[in-house]
Amino acid sequence: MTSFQFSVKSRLARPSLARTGIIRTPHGEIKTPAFIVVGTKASVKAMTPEQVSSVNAQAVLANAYHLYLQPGHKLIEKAGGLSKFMNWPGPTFTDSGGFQVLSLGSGYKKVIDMVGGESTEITKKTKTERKAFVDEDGVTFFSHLNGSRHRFTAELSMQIQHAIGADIIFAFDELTSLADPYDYQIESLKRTHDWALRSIEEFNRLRLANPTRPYQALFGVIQGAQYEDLRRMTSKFMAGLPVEGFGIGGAIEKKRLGQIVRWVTDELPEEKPKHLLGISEPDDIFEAIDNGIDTFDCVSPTRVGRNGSAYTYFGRQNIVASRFRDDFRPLIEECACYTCQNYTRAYLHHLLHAKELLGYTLMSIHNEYFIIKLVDDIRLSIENGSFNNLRAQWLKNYYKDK
RNA sequence: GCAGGGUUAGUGAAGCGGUCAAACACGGCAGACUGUAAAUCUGCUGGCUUAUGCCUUCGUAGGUUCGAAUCCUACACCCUGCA
Repeated sequence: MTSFQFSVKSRLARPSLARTGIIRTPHGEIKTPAFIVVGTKASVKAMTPEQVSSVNAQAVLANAYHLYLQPGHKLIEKAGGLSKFMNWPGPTFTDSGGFQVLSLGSGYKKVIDMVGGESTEITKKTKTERKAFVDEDGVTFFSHLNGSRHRFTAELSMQIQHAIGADIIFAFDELTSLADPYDYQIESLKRTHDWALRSIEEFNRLRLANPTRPYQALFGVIQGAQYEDLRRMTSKFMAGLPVEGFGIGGAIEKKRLGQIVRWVTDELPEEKPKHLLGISEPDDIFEAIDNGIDTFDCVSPTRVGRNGSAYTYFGRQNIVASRFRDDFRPLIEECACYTCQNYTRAYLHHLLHAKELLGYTLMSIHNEYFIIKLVDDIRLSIENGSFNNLRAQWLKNYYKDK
């Protein structure tokens, strides 16, 4: 009965493409712009679903590759789908495994700067031995868990994501790195197009074969790295496909994030939702929303939190640093999150040094709350016309006094 | 009391005549982290106006040697066995 629907509620005057809206899914609504929390393995790391909810998260994004390996998509299907399995009643997304084509492939054991700093790749000192190999038809993965060999194709990614049963799923794509040459980007893009067509076909087949399943929406994925012609070309191509929304992915130069997003949103149909994959730095969020992005997801709040950094209005603060040892203030005085309401920097510093599990939880709660609150504030600001003010006020402080 | 083993940088622990300011681990300090191989990774970790340099270190005090954390002697403390 409930299917997928996206409606735009309000928008800013051009040239801004910022807008608010609502995505309706079988598991509930998402007010956009929205930050989607990442729960790769059907768990937002260190957080219970109640905590995820308390942080005002509207939806969770999991990963087809990880869940296929463990515990297996069939098991999740048997459990009644992702939402039920993980006890998250709200909307869910799954990524196709496309990211792992890079992270386990050419990017394996490398520090890949996904948003293009000065150096795009720094090879780690450990020996590199990739675990993913791309060809025209698909990707061969060697499990990071036990080395076993697996073959991903667009069809299998769809079967996995269909079984997992998230509300929004992504076509299988290849993520390239900024360091890949132009010729390779073209070659890869052809592959991603082919895989998108095959994803649609397989997805339609599965949908017809299982008419009683809750409705799932398929999003096409836009790649093209830092090249305007490629991003526009692939966007035009994807715009013509029968998909219900778009994921914008790939290595994106931070300096030109807004511009790159704009090339894409220029070419895509306005009435469909656009998800920017893997972005959550405050300045990037402003840029992206201004250029027409409706949803984001990112591992950063939880990962960075577990590793000791807290988001603040003055950038990320490394709470494990010795200067916080006897700092008895909350992470942010005015922050309404559970962590800031109840715990001090000194306590968090201690928990992180002692590797106490509670530390990871409290840091994750704060960081998720912080980023979600930012996007919520932006949503309000679009509705009441104060977007530019909010942005200016925010960015004035963020990279200062770090 | 006798016999044997031990004492190395914040901790644990390698080293057993020169290539030793001394492996490694932990800890400490700093940094990184953007569709999670990530409770991870990187760098530094005796001192010095940071250097293919100098100085002070390997229980304490002497000694052997061109040269000692490494060999010898004495002492101190610790452990094990026998009395």
